[in-house]
Amino acid sequence: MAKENSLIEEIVSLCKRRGFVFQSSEIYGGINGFFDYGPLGVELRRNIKDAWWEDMVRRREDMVGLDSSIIMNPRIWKASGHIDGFSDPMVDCKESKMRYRADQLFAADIRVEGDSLGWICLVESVDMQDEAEKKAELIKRKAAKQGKLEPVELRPYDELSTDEQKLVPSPATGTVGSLTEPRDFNMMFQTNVGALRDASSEAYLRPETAQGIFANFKNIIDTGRVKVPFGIAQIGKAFRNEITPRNFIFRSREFEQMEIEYFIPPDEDAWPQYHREWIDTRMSWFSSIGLTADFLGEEVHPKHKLAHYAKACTDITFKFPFGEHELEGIAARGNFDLTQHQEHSGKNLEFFDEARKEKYLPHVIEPSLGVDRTFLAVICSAYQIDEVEGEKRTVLRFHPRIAPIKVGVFPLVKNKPVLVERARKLYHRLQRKWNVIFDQSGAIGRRYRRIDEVGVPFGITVDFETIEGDGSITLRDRDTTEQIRLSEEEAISYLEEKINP
RNA sequence: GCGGGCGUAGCUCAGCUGGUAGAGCACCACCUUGCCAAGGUGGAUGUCGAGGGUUCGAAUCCCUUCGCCCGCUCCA
Repeated sequence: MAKENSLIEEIVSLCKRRGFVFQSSEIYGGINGFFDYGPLGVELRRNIKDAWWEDMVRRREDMVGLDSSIIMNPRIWKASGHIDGFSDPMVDCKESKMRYRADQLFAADIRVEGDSLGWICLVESVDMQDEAEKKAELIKRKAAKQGKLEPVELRPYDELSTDEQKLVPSPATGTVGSLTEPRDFNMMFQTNVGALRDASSEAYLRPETAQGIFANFKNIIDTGRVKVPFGIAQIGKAFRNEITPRNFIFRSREFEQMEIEYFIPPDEDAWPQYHREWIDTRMSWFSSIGLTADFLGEEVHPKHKLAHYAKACTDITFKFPFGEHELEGIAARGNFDLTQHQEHSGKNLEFFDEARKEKYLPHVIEPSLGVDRTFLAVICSAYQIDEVEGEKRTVLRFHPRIAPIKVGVFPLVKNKPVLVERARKLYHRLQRKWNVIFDQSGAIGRRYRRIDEVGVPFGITVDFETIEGDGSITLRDRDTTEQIRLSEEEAISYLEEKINP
C-alpha cells in the first residue's frame, strides 16, 4: 500500500514538474477539485480526444457528432431526473456519523400543558405517528410530569427554524445538538441567466453531456440523414459539485466527457448484442492508445444496483495506483431519456423507420468516458522506471499516436554551426507535420533522457555523417534506446507509419 | 461533512529548544563535449500556503482559513 501510494505521488509530481497538470489557481492557494493542463498536458489531452473522435466518429459510417451548450433550459434537468435526484438537503449526526435526508427526518416538540419536555426525532416511516406518540408517553413518564400531553405534531426537519433544529436529538443516539444544519448536496452547479437573480433565471452547468444529445435527437433525425442504428457523439465539459473530489484528476468538479448515445431498434432482444459490441469496441480502443491490457477490466453492475430504467451497465475499469476504478460506463438505458424528454417537452421524438414502416422511440446504448480519467490511465500505463547502461531512467512510454511531442531533433554538438543549422532545418520541416522539439543544450545522452521523461517516442540526431557523408541521420527509439541510420525521407515515412497508424 | 497526517526554491527535502533561510537534483548563459543524465565557470529562484495573534524579534509558539494525502461518509 505504501509503495502504491508513492507511485501516484511520483506521477503527480512528474505531471507538475514537466508541465502536464497543475492545480488550478495555485498562486491563490488552489481550489479543491479543479485542475489546469500545462503545455504538455494540453497536447496529450487533445491527442486523446482526437484519437477518440477519429476512431468513433470519422472512421465510422453510423456516427455523427454534436457539440451542445453547457447551460441548457433547466427543464432538461427536470426531465432527466437530475433536479429531483440530487437536490436533497442532508443532515449529519456528528456523533454516529449517520447522514439523513432532511425532508425524511421528522421532529416534534413534546409538551405537557404548555411546558416543553424536549424534542423527539425519527426517520420517516408509515407508522411514525404511532411511534412518536409512544415516545412522547415515555418521555412524559420519565419526566414524572402530571397533566395532559399535547398532540404530537411531527414536522420535517428542514421546515424547523434554526433555533428549533438545535433542540432536536439525533435519531441514532438521542443526543441533542449532534445534528448539523441541513446542507444542500445537489451536485449540480447553479447559476443565473440574465441580469435578474431570481428563481425564474436559475440554470445549471450540465452534470453530464448526454442530455444535450437527447435534447438534440429530433434536430439530428430531421436533418442528419441518419438511420437506426446510429450514434451521436459529443466531447465536452461537465460539472459536478462532488462532495469529496479525490485521487488527483480522477474525480474532479470540472471534467470532460466523451459520450456516445447509440440508438438501436426497440426490440427487447436487440440490445444485448449492441451492448456487447460496444464493450468490445471500447475495450480494443483503450488497448490501441496504449493502455496496459493487464490494468483493464470489465465490471458488470449487479441488477439490484442499476438505476430503475437501465437494463444493464458494464464498466470498463482500470487499475490505478489507488485502486481499480471506472474509466468508462457502458449502459443500456432503454428509451428512458427520450421518453422523458418527449413527455416534458410535449414534442414527438419518435423515429420513423423506413424499413419497418413504423414509428418508435429507439433504445440506446451509452458508452460514456471521462477524458481526464483516460489521461490519467494513459500516464499510469506509460510511466516506467527502467535501466539504461546501469543508470536509472524515468520514461513515459506513450503510444506515438497520442504522445504530446512526437520527435526531438538534435544537433550532435552545438558548437559546430553546420550541425546546428542542418538540424534546425529538419526541425522546421517536421514541425509542419507534428509537434516536435529542438534541443541543443547539454550532452546528447542528457537530451535523450530529457525527452524520455516526457514521453517523446523518437529522437533524430544530426551528426557529422549527415553533413559530410550520405546525409543520413540517426533515429533513436525511446523504448529500446536503439538507433538506426536512415535518410531524411526514409525517416519521415517511418515516423508517418508509427505516428499515424 | 467527520477523524488523522501534511504544506519551506521547479522537484525531493533539511532547518522548527523563537534571532529575519539551506542542500541535492533540475533550470539558464558561456566554455568544453564525435551518441545515452561527463566536466568547468557564472547565474536566477522563495513575501517558509494565506490571514491574524503572542513577542524586541516567528518558517519555528497559538488561533483561523485554504489546499494536499489517507480513512470514514457520500456518489453518476
